[in-house]
Amino acid sequence: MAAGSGKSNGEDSGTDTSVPQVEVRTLADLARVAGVSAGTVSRALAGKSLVNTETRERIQALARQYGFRPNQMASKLRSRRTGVIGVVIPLGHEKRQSISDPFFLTLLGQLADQLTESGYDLMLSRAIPDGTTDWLERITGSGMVDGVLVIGQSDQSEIIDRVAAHYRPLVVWGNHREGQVHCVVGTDNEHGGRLSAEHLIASGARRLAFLGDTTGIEIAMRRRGAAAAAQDAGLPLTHIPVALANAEMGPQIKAALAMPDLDYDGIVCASDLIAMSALRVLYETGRAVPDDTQIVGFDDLPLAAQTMPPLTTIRQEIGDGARVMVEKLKSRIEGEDTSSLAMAPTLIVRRTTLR
Amino acid sequence: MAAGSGKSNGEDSGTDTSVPQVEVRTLADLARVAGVSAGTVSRALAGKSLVNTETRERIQALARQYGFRPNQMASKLRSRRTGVIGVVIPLGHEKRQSISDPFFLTLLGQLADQLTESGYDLMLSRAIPDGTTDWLERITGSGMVDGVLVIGQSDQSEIIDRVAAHYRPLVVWGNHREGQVHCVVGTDNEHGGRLSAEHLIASGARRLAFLGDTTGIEIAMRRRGAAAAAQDAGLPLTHIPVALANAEMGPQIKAALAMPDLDYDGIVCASDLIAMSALRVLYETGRAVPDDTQIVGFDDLPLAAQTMPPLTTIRQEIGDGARVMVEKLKSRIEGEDTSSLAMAPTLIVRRTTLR
DNA sequence: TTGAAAGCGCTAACAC
DNA sequence: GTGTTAGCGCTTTCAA
Repeated sequence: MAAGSGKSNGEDSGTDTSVPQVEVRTLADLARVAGVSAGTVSRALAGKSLVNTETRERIQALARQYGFRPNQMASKLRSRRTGVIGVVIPLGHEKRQSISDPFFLTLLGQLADQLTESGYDLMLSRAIPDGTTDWLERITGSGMVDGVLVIGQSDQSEIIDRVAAHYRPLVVWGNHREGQVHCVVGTDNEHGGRLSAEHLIASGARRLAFLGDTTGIEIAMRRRGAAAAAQDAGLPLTHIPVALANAEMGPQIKAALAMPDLDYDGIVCASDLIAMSALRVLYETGRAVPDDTQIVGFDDLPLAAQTMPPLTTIRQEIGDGARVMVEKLKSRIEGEDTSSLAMAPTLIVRRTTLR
Repeated sequence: MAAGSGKSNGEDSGTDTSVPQVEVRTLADLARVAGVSAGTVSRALAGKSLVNTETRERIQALARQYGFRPNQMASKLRSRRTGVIGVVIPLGHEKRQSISDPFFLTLLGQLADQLTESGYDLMLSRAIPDGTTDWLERITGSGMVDGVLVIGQSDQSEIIDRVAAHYRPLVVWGNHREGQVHCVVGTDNEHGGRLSAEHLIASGARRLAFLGDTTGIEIAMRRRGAAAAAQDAGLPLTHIPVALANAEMGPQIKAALAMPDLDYDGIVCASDLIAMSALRVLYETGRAVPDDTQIVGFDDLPLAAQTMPPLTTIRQEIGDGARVMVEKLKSRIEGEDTSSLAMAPTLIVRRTTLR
């Protein structure tokens, strides 16, 4: 409430309820009004115990009355703790693109929840990697954040490693790799890709394709898993590198699949989004799913259950992921060390596969 | 790059390329190394013209070499300008819920792009309104941000108004209403609702329903527009208040629509998400869309074109919206006044309606 | 063109 | 318990 608003403050010790016109913008101002020192006000507002309960309450009431809020910049500067976590989404290989991948957006939402719950604010940065560590160090080195969360390694794994070597409070969503310095939380993408292809094969598919650009390591691993499964079965797997989440995706998928004599009967998709697009293209060209062509997605977005037919997909536990990332980050802020975590993906069988 | 890394810096004036082990964390540190004063370093790094070009370049090179970055908190405190915009999503009536509405998430992504482009950082807050202005004033009054963007008024219009009365740099996404103090950018929801119902009626629907909770004013206006159109045509419009974007949505829609003798032949949906869910329920119960029941969504998310059949919907120009919000906010930060804007929605006819 | 000095508003020792 | 003091690291007059 603004100074002068109707907040009558019943506890006030008998004085006029209207608030005088003094501007209270600083601790010192409030201290003057309260007849104490700035230090006491600071302690009272911070709820520190070393302050007389009565004065504390009086000061807090006064603060409310005048709509006073301590300046965070000053507070943070002095206490060398910002209470802010930086969240970065590297736009990596998909330049000029906006943050549009629904998986990342959902992860972002979950991270916002978790961070809020832990009392942190979230500073969001869109970063366009440029071959140097700069896009990340602009954030880690800014003095603005207590820690940094990176959403998606894309193809920046080495660069992130370089920063992680001297900046500890950093946790990344992505794919763990042997010898990687930075702490990664993510899905076991290779296993996910394998599950996907294995299920298609078990359902009778024999001519497999993988749909999705593999510049980012996460997707590359999904493909690798799928390829391994195909090889184990002595089957081919064609790679069709379509864009992951931008305007080109649709047309590219169309170009790849919209032929009446389509040769694939099993498609491993890099994401649910791609799968949905593929589903649509196949439908338009008169291919029946799953009878002519079977499809498996990746992510298990809420929408995956809503497609027609509902999508068989590989589930990533995104809520758990966010929780773990924030936990690990908090540990790292405390100076502890944390290990990476690859969470097991699960196959969710719906109706775009025969079984 | 960390101090001591391989950055050899060819321009260095003939000294050893290895960087000495002095810690350079502050302007003063760098000033000492450069043999100048802190003030000069500050000016040089800010690219101010009043500094000798040569010294400026020397200092900038040094800064790069030592991986020095000015502490933002200090800078912001001193310059009384944070370069940060707060973005708040009030979780309003859908308590205990996480940020999951894809429309808001997409808007958020667009805002991130626009703000980045304008040189601002974005501080994201999830807010749980509590009947007071507190959830908003915690942000506006924190001294952490130069301005605030609110995504979705929900049912908080009056409370936002109260804050806007004394906090100028505030722009809200939502529905404009007569006499509203705060600056709102959004779609003309009432008109959108009207378009939706009119199209259903023109396509032959006679027993209309509106699907969606109307606690938030945006949705309430959509319904009002639809109701007006129905009334003009002398037709009934039943309101079925289902959740907007959480786990309950699916079951609620199912409960509302999954009856073989369903009486509605035209459904105005509060969002594309609801429409997609409805589509699916109708399909499962054997109702043909659009032949038995016609559906119109709202938002025109990218996914709306991917459903089967593709969704007839009311398009909100979300990219334009974000652009306008940021523009207006910048104006308000400059002290100018800005008026609200209700953008005209457009009907996108696809295949969930008969024409 | 540069240096010196005075804060931005707050917190945390250290006294009393 | 509370006041006093000394900065956190930076920017910006004001002089030189």
